[in-house]
Amino acid sequence: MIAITLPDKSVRQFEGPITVGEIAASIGAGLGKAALAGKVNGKVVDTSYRVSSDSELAIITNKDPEGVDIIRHSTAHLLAYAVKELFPEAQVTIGPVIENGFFYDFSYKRPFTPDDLVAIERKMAELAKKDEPVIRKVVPRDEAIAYFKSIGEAYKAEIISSIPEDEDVSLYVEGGFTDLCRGPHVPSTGKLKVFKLMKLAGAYWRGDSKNEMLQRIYGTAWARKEDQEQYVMMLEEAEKRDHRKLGKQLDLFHMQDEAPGMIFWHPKGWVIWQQVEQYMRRVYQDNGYQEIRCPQILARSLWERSGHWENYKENMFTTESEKHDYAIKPMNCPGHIQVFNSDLRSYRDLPLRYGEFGSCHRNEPSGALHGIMRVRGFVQDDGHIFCTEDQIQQECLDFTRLLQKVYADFGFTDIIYKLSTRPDKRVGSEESWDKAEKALSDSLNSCGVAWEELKGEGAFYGPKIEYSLKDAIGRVWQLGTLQVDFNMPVRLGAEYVDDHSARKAPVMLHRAIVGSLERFIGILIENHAGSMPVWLAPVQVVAMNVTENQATYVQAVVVGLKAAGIRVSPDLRNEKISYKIREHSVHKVPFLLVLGDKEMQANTVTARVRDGKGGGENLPPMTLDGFISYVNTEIATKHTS
RNA sequence: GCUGUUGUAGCUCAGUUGGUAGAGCAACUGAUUCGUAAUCAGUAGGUCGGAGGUUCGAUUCCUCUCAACAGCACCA
Repeated sequence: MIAITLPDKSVRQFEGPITVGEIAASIGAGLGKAALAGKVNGKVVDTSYRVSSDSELAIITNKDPEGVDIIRHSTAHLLAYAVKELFPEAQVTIGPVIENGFFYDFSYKRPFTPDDLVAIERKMAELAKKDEPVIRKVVPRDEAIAYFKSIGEAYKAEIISSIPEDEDVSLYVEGGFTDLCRGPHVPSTGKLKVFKLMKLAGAYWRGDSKNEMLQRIYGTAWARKEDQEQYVMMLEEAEKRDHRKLGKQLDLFHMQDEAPGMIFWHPKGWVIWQQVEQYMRRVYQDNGYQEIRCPQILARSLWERSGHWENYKENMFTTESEKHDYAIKPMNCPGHIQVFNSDLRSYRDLPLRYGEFGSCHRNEPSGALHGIMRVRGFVQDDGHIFCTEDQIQQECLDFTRLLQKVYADFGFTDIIYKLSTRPDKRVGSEESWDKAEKALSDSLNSCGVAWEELKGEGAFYGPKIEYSLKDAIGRVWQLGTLQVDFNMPVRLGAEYVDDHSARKAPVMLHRAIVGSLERFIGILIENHAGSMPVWLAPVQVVAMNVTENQATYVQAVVVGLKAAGIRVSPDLRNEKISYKIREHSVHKVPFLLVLGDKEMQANTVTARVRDGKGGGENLPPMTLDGFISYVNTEIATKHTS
């Protein structure tokens, strides 16, 4: 007898070994049909898996997250099956599950086309409809290698060779298609009902740019049609928010061929920039940082000493003058060390914090460029803290708290924390690493936040924390960073005098909150779909007349608002009020003042408040002073959009 | 950098057996003075990304090149 314990703790007895699928069917016919897989003692297995001893079992259906992953994985196989049917010469490689879907990489003599994609998707639907069973077979590795070689699947054979000796080699067969896979998979192709092929792309075999390029087909798959529709709608929503599109529509910036990866900021975009920069400047001032400014161009020899030349010379812009070689700075830290080194420092000076709006240039590979999010010329809110090992923890704690406040002021409260620890190749003593890693993790714990450790992902010169945030439609952006550096101060000869008159190298903390201003503004634009919070809006108020009669009144109101420091424009054009409202609404101006004879006679203003959709609501008529204080209240509560 | 796709007016886009280009919006001019998301009429606007080639003739076909887009690789 075998006792099976279900998630509700009820126990069922069975005579002899029995498959997960049979157990599901014995619980109920509906469950038997819905079963995609099982979780036996915590391990996800096929429904064909035979349970032969007392176990805990959960039946996985498409209501479980694991179930959706299995659907995606099996759909990837279905894709490969369809491709092999249509293009028998194509070789299959790998097809994993990714966020919201899956992909599969193929090797084929010619690129797939969008038309192929349509045909493949149709074939997939056809094969799914046949509801063929998906059967698992465990075979000896040599046999598996020989099999795949015999059918011309060189990549698969190579993959099997790299599976650890002690692991089973399992094959999955559906219809005429056999694929190497660890599984598990759905019991039959009929379970795959909701999927869609999304796009084609190139991808390197084994993710290495030295290898040949394969053709990747991306797809999405879901448990329910509604889920897929919602996902597609989310993609459309993201597209509407695209900062490149909004940047053009709202006249914020542009880019052109003569300066790839660099931005021409227009007046309106530059207002947003200035608001962010001035806000961050206050953050420096209020938190013990001294703002500095270092040269744009520094001798190549300095970059050789810092080690950047060796590692990054391909990505550095260089220049030359009177037979001297220079590089345009790709980062700010060597400059900050020069400022630190400009005087003899005492332990009493530490921690010493410098901040800079550091303009950097990196010759990023052309394929990496993306709107204003990934550019070649950018400005970081870069800061460096020179301190002792004992001061690391307090500095990290203060920094994380500061970063949280800044993000909250910009309307972001969902922050993700990751700690990257020592990699195999590294400098610095084990004791230093112990201390630094502990300081970072302790500082995160003191903040009471959940964090994830990325083992071995730290830089060679020290561990780091990476801060990411989630935007309004759930996308994650990595922005902030805090890195401990044992290396750079030594390389560039930074030192201080300790309390025994001995010279010591300080620890250097590299830190940025918003990262690059370009990228951050891009994220702000996408997060707010262009409707910037009032304090960031390029134009906060447009004052409009209904007819020519109120022109001077509008002018007077504009003068009053300007005197109060509000960014206001008049619109006195000879156009209908509805035309003006539409135009400024499209440009997402937070407040529109409609000034007609009524307002003029009562000496009031009527403000229409942006709602971002197409409605817009009027505030009750109020005096100009009343409106000014209303706007100022909106500005003071920064994070309202 | 790699694979694929794209590049036509300020913007969004049409434009096939190769015969030097069009629409809407924006702009400009005139009329209209009209109270909450587009008033009407007219005018102007383009080396069809750039360079070469084939051709009597190229936006269209070919080669090279630049840039953008989707991924991959990269991201100090």
